[in-house]
Amino acid sequence: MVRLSFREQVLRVREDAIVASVNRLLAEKGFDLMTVDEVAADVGIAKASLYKHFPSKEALAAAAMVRLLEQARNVVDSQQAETAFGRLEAVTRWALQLQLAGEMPSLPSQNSTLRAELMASKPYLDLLMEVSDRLGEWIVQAQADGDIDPALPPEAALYTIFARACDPVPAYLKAGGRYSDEQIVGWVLATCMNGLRPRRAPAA
Amino acid sequence: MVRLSFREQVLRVREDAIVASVNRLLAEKGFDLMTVDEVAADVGIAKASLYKHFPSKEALAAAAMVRLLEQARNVVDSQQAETAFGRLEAVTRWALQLQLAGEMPSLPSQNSTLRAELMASKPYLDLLMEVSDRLGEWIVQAQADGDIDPALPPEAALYTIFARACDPVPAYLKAGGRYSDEQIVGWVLATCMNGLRPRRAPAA
DNA sequence: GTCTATACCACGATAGAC
DNA sequence: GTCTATCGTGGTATAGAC
Repeated sequence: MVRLSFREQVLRVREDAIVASVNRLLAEKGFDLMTVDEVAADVGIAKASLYKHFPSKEALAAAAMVRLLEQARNVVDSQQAETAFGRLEAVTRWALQLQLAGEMPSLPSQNSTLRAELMASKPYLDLLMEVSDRLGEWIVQAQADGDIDPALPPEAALYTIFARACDPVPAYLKAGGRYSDEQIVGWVLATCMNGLRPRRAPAA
Repeated sequence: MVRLSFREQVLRVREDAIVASVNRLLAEKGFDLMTVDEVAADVGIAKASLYKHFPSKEALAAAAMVRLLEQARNVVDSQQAETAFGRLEAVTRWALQLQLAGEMPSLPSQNSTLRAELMASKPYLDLLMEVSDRLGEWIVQAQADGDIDPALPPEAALYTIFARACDPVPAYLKAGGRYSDEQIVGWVLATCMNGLRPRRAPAA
């Protein structure tokens, strides 16, 4: 029993290492340009061994997305800001920071075989639903609080926040090299919440 | 002389047809998933013939981007709104409508060979510069007018507007099927300009 | 489960006849 | 310049020994 558990733990650790590599490579090159050979080389095992753990390249990407959503759920669950708007802002900030750190895996939204695999993955869908539901509740609350435009359909606000995860603006600003990560996060967060327009003091 | 000109016109028309096909396929599948065989089939010529007109797949994509930037320059040049902010809004609206119409070519920002080819294309760079300069002037003017947050670096505002061209939010809202294109454009434009927050009346 | 070696195939690009 | 037919590369996935 102990040996079996130990073996399982070793397997688990190795698979974690694989998914971490996939996550990094997905952030760096994207799904299409990431090759399975690269992943195997990065982990330090043979490609055939990789296929013993994950049956396809798509499954690798799906595992990375599940890992990301688990992190997102943890971040969501640990929010303690008083207002719903404040919690939404904090989660968006986390996503932007993750992206600037080069740890946000990015998948092409056009690849249909990849989408099919994701939509067939129950863990992925469950987590996505869980995170979406939680954020959706906050959005409705923030609308009731007068912090989010009530004319906006909640799903539009939800997509707008999700989209910050693959926003190209932070990378472009970072490529310019003139600004710190904190400045970039601040500006992108501000344009997400306040738009391009100048911020006015809230009505009393 | 007349026959030569006629031949050239035929060539020109054919190349326009090729670029139009490329544009549509780039919008539909993206660069990586678009195959040269598809392009040839869509145009109705053999792949070898395609390569007589354009030396590589990257050159095809570059031609599509030049076509897009020419359209963008024309749209920019024809703006007549009184305020700079109004002109920026109109151009952004055009980009969103083009995207919803399935005519916005999308290139992966990670593919380095493609980026290299684009950065080596003088027509592309010249047009990009021209459009960027014009929008940049408007942004600075809008900041002076108090319509855009003066704390925002102009390039951050420029990227934010450019990024609407590849914003995934319109496509997601459209996929839901519950909203008209006009509604979607309105909401995305509103979140771009005003953010998620409710719009307040401008100070007098 | 790990490895080496390889099957298999999609795709970009070309050869060569007309 | 157009075609048919083909090459070469690089990629996913697998066979089979250990």
